[in-house]
Amino acid sequence: MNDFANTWAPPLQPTPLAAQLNDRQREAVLHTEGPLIVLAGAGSGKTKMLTSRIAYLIEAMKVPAYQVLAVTFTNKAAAEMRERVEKNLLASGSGHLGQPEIGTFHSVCVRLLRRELGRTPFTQPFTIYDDSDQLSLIKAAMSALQIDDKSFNPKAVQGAINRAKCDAVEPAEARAAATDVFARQAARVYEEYQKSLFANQALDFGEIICMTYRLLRDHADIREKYQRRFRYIHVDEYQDTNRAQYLLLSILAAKSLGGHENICVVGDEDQSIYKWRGADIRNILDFEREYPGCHVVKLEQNYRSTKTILAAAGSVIRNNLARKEKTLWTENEEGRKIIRAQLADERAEAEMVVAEIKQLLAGNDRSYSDFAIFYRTNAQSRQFEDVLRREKVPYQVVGGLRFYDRKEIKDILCYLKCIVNPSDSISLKRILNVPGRGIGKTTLEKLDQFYIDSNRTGSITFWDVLQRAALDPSLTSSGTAKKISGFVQLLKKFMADQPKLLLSELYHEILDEIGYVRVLREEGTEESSARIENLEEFDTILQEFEEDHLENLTEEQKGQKKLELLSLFIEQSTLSSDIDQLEASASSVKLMTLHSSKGLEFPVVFLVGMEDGLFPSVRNWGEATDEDIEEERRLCYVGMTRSREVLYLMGVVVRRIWGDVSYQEPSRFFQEIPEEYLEMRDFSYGNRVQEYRVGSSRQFGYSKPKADLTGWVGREMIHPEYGRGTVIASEGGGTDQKVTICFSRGSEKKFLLRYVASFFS
DNA sequence: TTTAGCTCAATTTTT
DNA sequence: TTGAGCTAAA
Repeated sequence: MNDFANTWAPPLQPTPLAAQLNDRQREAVLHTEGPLIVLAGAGSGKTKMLTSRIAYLIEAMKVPAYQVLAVTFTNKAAAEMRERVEKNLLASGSGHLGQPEIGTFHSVCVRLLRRELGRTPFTQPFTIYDDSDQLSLIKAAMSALQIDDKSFNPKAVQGAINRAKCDAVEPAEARAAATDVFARQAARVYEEYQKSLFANQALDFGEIICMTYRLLRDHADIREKYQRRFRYIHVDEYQDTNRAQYLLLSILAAKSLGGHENICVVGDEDQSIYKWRGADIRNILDFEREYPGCHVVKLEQNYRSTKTILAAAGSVIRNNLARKEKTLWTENEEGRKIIRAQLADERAEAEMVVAEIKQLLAGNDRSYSDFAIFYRTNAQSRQFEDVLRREKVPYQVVGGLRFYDRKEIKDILCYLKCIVNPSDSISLKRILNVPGRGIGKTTLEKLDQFYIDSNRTGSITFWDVLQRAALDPSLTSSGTAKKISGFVQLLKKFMADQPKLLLSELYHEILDEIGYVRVLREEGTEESSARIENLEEFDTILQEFEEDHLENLTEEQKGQKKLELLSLFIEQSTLSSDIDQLEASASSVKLMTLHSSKGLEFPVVFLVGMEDGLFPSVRNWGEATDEDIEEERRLCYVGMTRSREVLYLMGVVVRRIWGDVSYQEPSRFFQEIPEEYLEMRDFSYGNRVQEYRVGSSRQFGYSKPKADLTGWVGREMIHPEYGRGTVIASEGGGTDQKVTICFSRGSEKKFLLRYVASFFS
């Protein structure tokens, strides 16, 4: 069955490690020289393959560990890989040189940039701006350019800039390529934004990659250094790489640029779900063209799901045209059918999910952590949270507001950021009047105007402006100058004390001096006490961080490390996400978006809200392209293949969207699943929920919701007063949608759909 | 300068 | 429906 095995002999004896792999995985592990692409289907053991490969390189091939690079997209994936590689190496007991570099694209690049700081535009440790910091700076740039933010939406400009960065397009190129007014203005802002970004000694997420790329591209010595350093490159989730990341990898690996071409990329185009964020699916589809003669390995054996789940997911994804044909198979058992349910409304949907969870908990030896609920949008989580809370089922929501994005945490983080990097105008402006010290909008505007005006002549920071305003009452007023002076003195005190203090000590000094907790206590609301709790948790995080990093150092070393440590902490807080904190072991039901679910697996999965318009979700139905639908379909595939044993696909008839009642059509993806894999179920939990029995998955035709109202025509209902009837016409839309029903008793009546929706069978 | 009330917009979000 | 951000009044 393995036609490749006949022609190929491993260069070295397989290690015991390699012996635990299947033929294909082993093939990928042993192919260490030259370009390699591994098409790894869902659940095919690609992490196992990757970690074995890294261990094999270090152990059997005697490659110095530090020459191995592995990049992932999440900290969680990186941490898992690091852990498993370490375990492999530990098991073998061999001493090895240094550590393999395993991290996210961003963390690897940030480390490189910090190492080469002298070759960057930065003169001090840089700050990383998240999306909201970035938006603030874009607004500032627009105001400096006197571009009206009503005619040009700053968020749209931000989108344009970030798209350019994903494609490694620089401001000059963007300007040259601009064909319309918006693109031209966006390019202007982009240029101005870049200037102020560097003046702030700051980077945004996209720039981390782009700057690293430019650094390697423009400096032969640095390029050669890292080509030598990273001799074996591994890229996880390759289908999610964007153009800039692709170029970065090429520069390290491509022969034409002096590289070694020892690059192993692992991906699955069927799981590419970040096209909307710049991921370029061509990177994986074209890899073979970019690296002629590259070796291709397909991992098609799935170790995760039942035959039924795999077959159903496969029949969905087969409808995509932009993919390499591959067929997943498994030795796992047939398993039970996929349970499909159509509920009355989102409340009923949540009730049913929780009831099923309780039932399965009672019947089998399952625990809360076996269950996951996936939805398309975060807004859908509320109903589930309500019912789970009421039923006392422990749960954990992934996503939503990050811990570090909470107002109180961000405020304090901004103080820390300003201490490390006072050039950071965004953070300075944020904390200038937090907590309130009487420096309001008018003052800020004056300072800002002065900042913009004086910056035309030289490189003056906002911090310089503040210091000047503290001494010069003519800039504002004598009262205001005093207040600004107080703030400047305060920050200077923190800067002076920083080297003497532990992180947590510095944190307490800040809190005490600015009286943050006191202000919150005075509020005395539930919300403010939650904020105080978060601040306490932040304290714990700081202490733990410090313990982890200062463990083996002498007192003297500790002193030197403090500034470095503070920047490292700030960096980590910006580069970490919610999912990193997800504990698989925690005994709770997990709730998350389909996007967050990638890379995870659960014995029981509820995929909810499967309704056309919501999932697949398309912003403008008229403009829904096949590509958009294909990405949604991949999302569906990702969601289904997370499930090991039991999969529920659910949707509702009536959903309140933005306060409006909307009548939903079942997701078109249902039609793509053969009926033999599906089991229709009657659900009636509690008396408020009507039964929504669905006769057949094919009963609902494919239709365009809202715009096309024919979806209801032909449906049957039983009206409590008029009896059995069929829809013969429908008109209107949204809340006002009406249906004309012809009753078997002979009458014909018109109803508002929302009043009779529950009578349909 | 602060704040109460209004308008407007609104997917997904590894970093 | 919810929230963020802005204008008008205290």
